[in-house]
Amino acid sequence: MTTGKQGTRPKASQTSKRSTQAITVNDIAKAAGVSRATVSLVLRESPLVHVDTRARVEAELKKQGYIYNRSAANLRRRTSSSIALVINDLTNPFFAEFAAGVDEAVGARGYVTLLGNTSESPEREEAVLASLMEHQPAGVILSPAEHSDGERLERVLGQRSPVVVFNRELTGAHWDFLVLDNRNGARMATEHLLELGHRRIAFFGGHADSSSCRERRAGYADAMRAAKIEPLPHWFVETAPTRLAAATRADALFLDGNAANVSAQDAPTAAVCYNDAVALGLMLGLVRHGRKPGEDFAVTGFDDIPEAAFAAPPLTTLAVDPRERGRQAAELLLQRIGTKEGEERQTTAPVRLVVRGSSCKPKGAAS
Amino acid sequence: MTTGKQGTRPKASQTSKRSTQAITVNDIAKAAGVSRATVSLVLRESPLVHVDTRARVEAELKKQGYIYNRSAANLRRRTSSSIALVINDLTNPFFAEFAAGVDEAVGARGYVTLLGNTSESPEREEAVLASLMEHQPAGVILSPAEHSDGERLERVLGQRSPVVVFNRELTGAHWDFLVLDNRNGARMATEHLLELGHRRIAFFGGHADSSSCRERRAGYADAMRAAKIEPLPHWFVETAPTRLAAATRADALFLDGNAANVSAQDAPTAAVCYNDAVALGLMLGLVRHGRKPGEDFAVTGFDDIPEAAFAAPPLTTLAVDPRERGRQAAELLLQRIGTKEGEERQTTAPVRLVVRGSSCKPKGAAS
DNA sequence: CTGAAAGCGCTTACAG
DNA sequence: CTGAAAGCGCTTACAG
Repeated sequence: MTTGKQGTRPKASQTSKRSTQAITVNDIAKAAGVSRATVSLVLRESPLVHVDTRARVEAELKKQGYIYNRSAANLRRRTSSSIALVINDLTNPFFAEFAAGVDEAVGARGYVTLLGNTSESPEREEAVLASLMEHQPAGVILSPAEHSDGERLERVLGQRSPVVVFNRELTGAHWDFLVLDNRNGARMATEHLLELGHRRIAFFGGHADSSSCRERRAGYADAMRAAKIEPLPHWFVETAPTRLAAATRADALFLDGNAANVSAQDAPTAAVCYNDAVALGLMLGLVRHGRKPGEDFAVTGFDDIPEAAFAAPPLTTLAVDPRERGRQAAELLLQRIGTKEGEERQTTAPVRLVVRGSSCKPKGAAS
Repeated sequence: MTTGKQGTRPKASQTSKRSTQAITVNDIAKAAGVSRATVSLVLRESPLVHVDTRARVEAELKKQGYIYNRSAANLRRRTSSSIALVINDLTNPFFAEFAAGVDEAVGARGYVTLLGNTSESPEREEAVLASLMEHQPAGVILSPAEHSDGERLERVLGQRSPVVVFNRELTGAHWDFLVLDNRNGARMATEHLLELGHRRIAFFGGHADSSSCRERRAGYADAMRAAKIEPLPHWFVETAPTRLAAATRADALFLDGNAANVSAQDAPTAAVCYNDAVALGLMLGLVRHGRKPGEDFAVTGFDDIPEAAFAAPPLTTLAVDPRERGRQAAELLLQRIGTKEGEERQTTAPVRLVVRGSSCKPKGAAS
């Protein structure tokens, strides 16, 4: 075996030389006294090779610590054994759970996950996708950053790979879409508060221009309309979808357009919140304003993040099971990889109302 | 260009055919009227090619939507542009932040992250690593599952790849190791409580056989020894490192070996907790037992998870900046990939005490 | 400055 | 059942 001299200058490159010369099928073939073809057949568990030969080869594989070069095999076979997973915010437990679910499901089917985190930046998103595509993934699971441009992304991906988009609508692109049942979820939360006796229910938090916030507001509106209640303008409060933003905006629920306190009969007694982070923030804000969430003001969230159950009071919310969503996204993608072509599909994942202490009856309601 | 017929049966395999025929350097070369070599030089931004030729080739690349096949290039050049990241629990925000930091840093250097999540299972860990190694990563960052077997893992990895181990010691393996300064952190927390006037300080939570718990206990012991205080046996309480486990074990602090209540002068007035999850759980448990954390019992945590600042009372803890640790692990690995060989190194990352409301003075102490 | 040729590690008809 | 040969998409000395 000739070892090529290293004639290249160590120019600054983004890639690295592999450690030492790796063991190849050639080495195994020579040592076992067979051809490379035979070794390959053994590796791929073909029944064509004689049991003794197989044993000899396998012994040699073990002995030399052979590591299969799946990239080379993929190149030759024109296949891929990876999927690209691009996440807008891996730091958010919701998406981390989702990622774990994806990795679990694709791993079980023999694929490896190529990870990219975009930190909600559309620019990084494009760069990350372009970089991942060069590694020839069999498909892509994309949880888009806010304000992503679907058309540009479609150009980056070259519509060669199957793609499943998760969670946020991506206008301009024509890909499969897995989304939570935001509308029904918010409707259920609102109905729950109505059944407890609330009439003045606010919708608190989120950016109204995001697709998920729009859907949740629509579900809230569905329930209010069915109850023949016309929401007042100041019952809608927009915030960044974070705890901190929500905490500082709590007072907006009790102020009218002129920043004057609203009368007691106009002040909401409950709020359907955009998500759990916002709901937890609102509860903090309420406490600062002398109101007790779960006693004199009812709150619901969305997501059922781990903290929801441990909050004081525990948060009534909608469980979405992000890990299962990850598995589901993986299944949808693998299915699409298997069949190719066909219309793009939208899949709506169910959510489940979890009632806890934060959704109290209105003060003075009959029990 | 001849298109090979697809003569293969669609046998159930773990890999998938790529969508359609991809555009290759060959296609570009033909269309631009140059050789493949020239296209390759353009792609690699060689100064050797004439500016006009370059322009022609680049126009063609854009036009056909060429996607570089980095796997093929890596095969030919015997390089790698991926690193494997194996995480014991991606669902834990601490590790999710770490993963985001790794991805950010390796991405900035032109590498892609191959992700594997082991869910704390040593079996999955071996399987995941074996699978990732077949994709020829330039190196591995491993946050080991509990009870991992370093020697077995070393065999799986074939000591070809550089490895950086994070967070948990891996006995039997000879790899670089990045670890938090657990001992100093716990010492600082303990000293802080001592300065507030506490004398009877417990160490609460964690499995004493884990390396991080051992180190934290040692730091606690350092501070107590320096203060000439001999901890009582029931001041050590072991729990699983979760909130729930901690909440249910809170009473153990106030019971002696015979499960009888300890006398008031033996009961601890403060606890250094193994981590934040445990500290938050303990606070819940204390409330149930009629004690008010942050008023008549002081608590400290470890990690500074996002909830710590929002707890009631806010949790005094040690900030470890997991995202920065991720970047650091990536830098260590890339450095090792660059230099090869040499002794294994241990790097200890600093931690920072963050004082919040949960660490109160002991009841009745002079202010 | 450009092209022809060899080769990275694998797989796969095709002969024997 | 096994081996020789071609080729996946790239890169890289080596000639010209």
